[in-house]
This record gives sequence, C-alpha cells and structure tokens, in this order.
Amino acid sequence: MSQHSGSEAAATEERSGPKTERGRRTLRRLLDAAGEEFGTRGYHETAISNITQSAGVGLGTFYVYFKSKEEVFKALVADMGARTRHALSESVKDAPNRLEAERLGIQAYVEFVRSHKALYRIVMEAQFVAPEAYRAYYRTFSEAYRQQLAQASKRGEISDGNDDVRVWALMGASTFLGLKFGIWDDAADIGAVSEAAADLMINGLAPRAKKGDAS
Amino acid sequence: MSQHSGSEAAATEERSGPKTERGRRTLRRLLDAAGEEFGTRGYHETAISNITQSAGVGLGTFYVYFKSKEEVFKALVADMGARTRHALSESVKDAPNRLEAERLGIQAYVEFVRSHKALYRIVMEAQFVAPEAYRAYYRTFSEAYRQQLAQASKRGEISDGNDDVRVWALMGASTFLGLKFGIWDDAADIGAVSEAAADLMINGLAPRAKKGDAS
DNA sequence: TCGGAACCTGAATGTTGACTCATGTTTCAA
DNA sequence: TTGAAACATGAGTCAACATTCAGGTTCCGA
Repeated sequence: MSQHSGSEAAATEERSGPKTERGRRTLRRLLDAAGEEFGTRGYHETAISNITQSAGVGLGTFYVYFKSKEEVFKALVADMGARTRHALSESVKDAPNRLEAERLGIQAYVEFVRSHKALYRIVMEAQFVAPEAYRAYYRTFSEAYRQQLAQASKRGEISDGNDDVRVWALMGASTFLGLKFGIWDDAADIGAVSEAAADLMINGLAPRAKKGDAS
Repeated sequence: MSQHSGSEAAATEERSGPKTERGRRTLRRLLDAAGEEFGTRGYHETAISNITQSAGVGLGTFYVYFKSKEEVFKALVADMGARTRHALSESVKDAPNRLEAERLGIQAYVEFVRSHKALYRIVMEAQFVAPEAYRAYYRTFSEAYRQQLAQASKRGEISDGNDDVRVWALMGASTFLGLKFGIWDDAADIGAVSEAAADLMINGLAPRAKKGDAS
C-alpha cells in the first residue's frame, strides 16, 4: 500500500516522507493497519490505539506520521482511487471495442470490490468522513470515463447521448452491483452478474427487435 | 413526518405511542428536528442537545420518546423509505407501460432527492450507522422493483433478462443520478437528465440500428 | 376537586478517545 | 566516535457527549 505514487505519500507527511528505511517501514505498517481497521470497524468505531496496536507500534508514533485521524483516512481514500483506476484500466486495456470494454469493466470492478472489501468500505464511508475526498474520487473517475465514451461515440461504437448523465448512471450501476454482489452476496457468480449487467447497459430494457421487424 | 403508518410510530416507542395530543406534538417536533440535524450535520456530528434545542424541548425529553440516539436515526430511515416508495409509486401510477414508467420514475426520484436532501443523506449514512436498516431499505425497494420488471417482461414490454441484477443496476444508476444531479449539481435540468438516463436504461449504449439494417 | 398517569427538565455522571509532550532510543554523516 | 536529526513511546490532558435521575408540572377521568 501507498507505494504507487510518491506524490501521494508526500501529501501524507508534513514535509516530504520518512527519511530512513525504518521510517518507511513504519509508515507502511501504519497505513496497512489503518486500512484494515477502518475497513472492518468503520471510521468512528476505530480508535487510533486500535491502529497502532495492530501495527505493532506505540500510540505516539501515529502522530509522527499523521497530523490527525482524518488525514490517514484521506490518504487511504486516495490510495484506493489510484488502485481501482489501475485495476480497471488493466482489465479493459485490450478490449476490442467499447461495448466489450463495458463488459470487462463491470466484471473487473465487482471482482476488485470483492477482493478489497475493507478498502472499498473506506471509499463509501468517505462520503461522510471526508466528503471532498469522496467527490474527488468520483470526479477523477467520471472524467476518464466520459472521455472514453466520447471517443467511442465518435468512432460509432456506441450511440450518441448525454455522456455526463450516462457516466454517472453507469458508475452508479457498477457501484451498486459491487455492493450487492461483491460485498453482500459474495457467493454470487460474478460472470453471470457482469454478463447480465453488461447486457442491460449495452442493450437496455427495450424488447429486442425481431428479425424483419421494420414497423 | 411520521404520520404515514401507525406501525412505524409504534416501533418508535417502547409500548404504543404518546397518549396525549401534547405528547404527539412533541414527538413530531423531535422527529423533525432530528431529521434536520442529522441531515445537515451528519449522525456523528449531531449531539442530542442539538436536536432538543432545535425542537425547543429539554434535553431529558428526548429520552422520554427514544431509547437512544441510534433509535431515532433508524426511525428516520424507515420513514424516508416509506416516503420515497410513496412518491415513486405515485409518479409512476398512470404510466402506460414500463418503459415510460422508468422515465417517470427517474425524474421523480431525482426531484424527490433534491427536495429532501437532508433525509436523503440520512439514508446514505445509514449504511454505516444502521446497516440493517440500510439493507432493509434497499431490500424492500428491490423486491417491488423486481416484481415490476418481471410483470413487464411477461407482458413483452421489456426484454427478458436477469431481473435481480438489472434491479440493482437500475437502483444504482438512479441513486448516483440523485446524488450528482439532485444534491451536488442541484441546478442541473432534471428533465434533460432523466431523459438521457431513461434513454440509456431503455436503449443502452449500443448504436441505434439504422432503418433497413438487416445485417 | 383529586390522584395518578403522562409528560418535562437540566444538572450530574461516567466514559471514551483524540491528541500532546517530555523523555528516551536509533541512525548516520562527518 | 559523536552529536544531531529522525524516530519511538505511553502516561496524561481535556473536551465532548450519551445517558440517567430525582424532582417537578400538566392533563384528565372519576
């Protein structure tokens, strides 16, 4: 965790990160422990002492690395955003077209949620604990997504439409599917779910036109 | 608030509700104040004394009507669920078919969110404060929705598909649209949003088949 | 008119937990 | 080897509530 982008780690500390190897190790332990604790007990039910105990360091050590409880939380949200984007862009990177990309994206997303339940919860709770971080998370997401749709639309792979609205609807759909089938019903068959979901996103609810149905 | 179903109000009090008119008035004041405070400051940032002051009653009075802070919160979530379902079923009640119902439903939902921002926030926060109430909220919702889809499917108004998955995808889409265009961008043109969203849900992203496109 | 039920109150209690700080210990460049 | 920067620590401080309770006040049927 947190080794993805130096810039994020930097924002985590007052001025630049830890100077020594020992320091970097401790920081990583704290971030991992915080992710685990926040993710399972929730922000308000997690005490700093829970985190430091879980990390195996003294209570005071926490404040060597973070200004406040909220600050770690924000760092985790940003980290989760970077990871999710990475996982998604990987999963989609060699899709032949946008429709196929949607299918793959949904599947990858639900799988990702399922295998990162704790961090996923953190993102959701950010809506109330760190609203700005939450909005930033979805803003970044939606901007990239909208661009994808606009390009696909230009290539004729998808119909024209209000991409801003579409993006939010699609993100919402994925989010809820992640919650329902990634967290709550985590025994569900992800393949079937993403198949059905992709079908809905691609073809909609409307009845299929029958062959030779000119009307 | 809370005058919708006697059964909910009953669950709110230890044994049956207030006996006198004065009592009923006080209860209503407390519920309204709690909705307002929780909705704007959030659950954890709201103190019982905030609620009682806002309601214009003494601190102790709160505990005449509720066992705990969490209890009012749950009551509010249930109340919001009943209201939302009511608003939606009203808006959809004379739709000629399911596709039109989807369009109307989305529009009504975003409008409802926009005009009940505080209570809407409470429902979302319930995910962390009262998870069981949150799941119940969506369970009730999804069951009714799924039935609607199944019937429409039988009538041939929509295609066949995995309704369980579809329902969650559609609820997610509406929820996010409500968040984005009902709360965050509350100046957006709801008509345009619901139009675009309904188009997505009905026709999907796939390019429109051109006239005489038999392939 | 009276008594008890229903209702109201806010000071006091007790707990919880974020954050500070004075005092070490470790690391490492000179 | 050494001193200062970096790191580690946990007891103690302090403010913020949720909830209780003992002592009222108001209402209403008999």
